[in-house]
Amino acid sequence: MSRRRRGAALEEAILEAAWEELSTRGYAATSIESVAARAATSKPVLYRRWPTKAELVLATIVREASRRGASAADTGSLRGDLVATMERVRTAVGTVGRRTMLSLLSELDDLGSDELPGVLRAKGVALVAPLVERARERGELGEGEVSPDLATVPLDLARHDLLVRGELTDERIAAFVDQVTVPVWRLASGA
Amino acid sequence: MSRRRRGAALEEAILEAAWEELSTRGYAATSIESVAARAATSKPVLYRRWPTKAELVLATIVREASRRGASAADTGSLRGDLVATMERVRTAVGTVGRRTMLSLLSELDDLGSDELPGVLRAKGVALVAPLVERARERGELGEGEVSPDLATVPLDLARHDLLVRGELTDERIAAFVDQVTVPVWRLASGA
DNA sequence: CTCCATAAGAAACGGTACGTTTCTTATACG
DNA sequence: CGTATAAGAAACGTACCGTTTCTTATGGAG
Repeated sequence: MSRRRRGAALEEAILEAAWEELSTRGYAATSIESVAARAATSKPVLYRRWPTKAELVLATIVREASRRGASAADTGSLRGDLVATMERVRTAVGTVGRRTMLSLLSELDDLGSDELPGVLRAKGVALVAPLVERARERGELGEGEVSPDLATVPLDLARHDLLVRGELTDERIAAFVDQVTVPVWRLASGA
Repeated sequence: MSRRRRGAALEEAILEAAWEELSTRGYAATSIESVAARAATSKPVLYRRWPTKAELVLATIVREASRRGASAADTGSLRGDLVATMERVRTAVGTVGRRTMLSLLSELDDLGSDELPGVLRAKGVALVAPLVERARERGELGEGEVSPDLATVPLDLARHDLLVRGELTDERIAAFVDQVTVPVWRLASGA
């Protein structure tokens, strides 16, 4: 009678259930027990895979992120690309939820894992690198290197607003693009 | 026999106990019950004052912050002032604890309070304003205004590193000061 | 097709902290 | 001295934790 799932299929179902819980009821209300219930399985099945709620949720959002597209479109100008990228970060954090991001950062830190910072950095560099390249080809930047520290400045500022302030306004995006990132990158690249 | 404290004296004792708990055992291990025990009082006494752990902890660190000095010393140069200020932020976050900051941000957000972002912004502006003023007097900046959005950029970058990355290295501070903040402020102020 | 190692799933455990209620009793103030 | 006010003690049910035990479905090996 009772179809009993195993392995990858079961794991998929659990992560799907976890995403449902997360996006409809939020991080705080998401518990190992509620996910197990929604996935129609039992707690030990989850504990055999993820030791804590934080790691389950991390796996869930990494999966969710990887099933969405990664790169930002070419808008034709460095300014446009930067604005679009920051808006994209805003949407991404909005989808995952500020509360979820903050909780994950703190709980994973407790567990001694710096996986999330690593993922964010990698995603950030991947997001911004093609954009710098395109700008260089257009002649909007010089030929010099833009160091990683400087390349991720716009994303760092976006994340700061979204996590600490709780919002990233269009005005702040404009200021960060026009008055910070573009001049800083031009200067650094020798334009 | 049993000296029974009331009002302000009792409240002081509770906040002191909460700070002890926080700084010695961390945010996660700090509970309403553990604070009550350390303060040698009972739970209802705490609940009558603060509805949640997050609000108790917020009150605790606001009190702690206000008993410490606020402004940064004049180092004689804009660069020096900026480096000193970012190091100060690093120390402050280190004292309170990354985990505590992150948890507070997320839990207070859940409660619909944006008091903490407000406090951080106010503290930030107060920290950075005299520094801009001194630089202008030295002639390191132009006469134009540096908007609040731009003024807090170095603090925002510092906070991002401390909260998201988990550390703020001297190298990052140097990059943020020399390659971001100083050029951006000079440009904005018309220097 | 059968057997069997593997893992799913159900149930129950003790534990911790939550937030609340009830009641007694100390204390400050009039 | 009397009384309103708030402290403090104890106990409550609830939620979820993380774990253990045991049964049973399943898929792969032979």
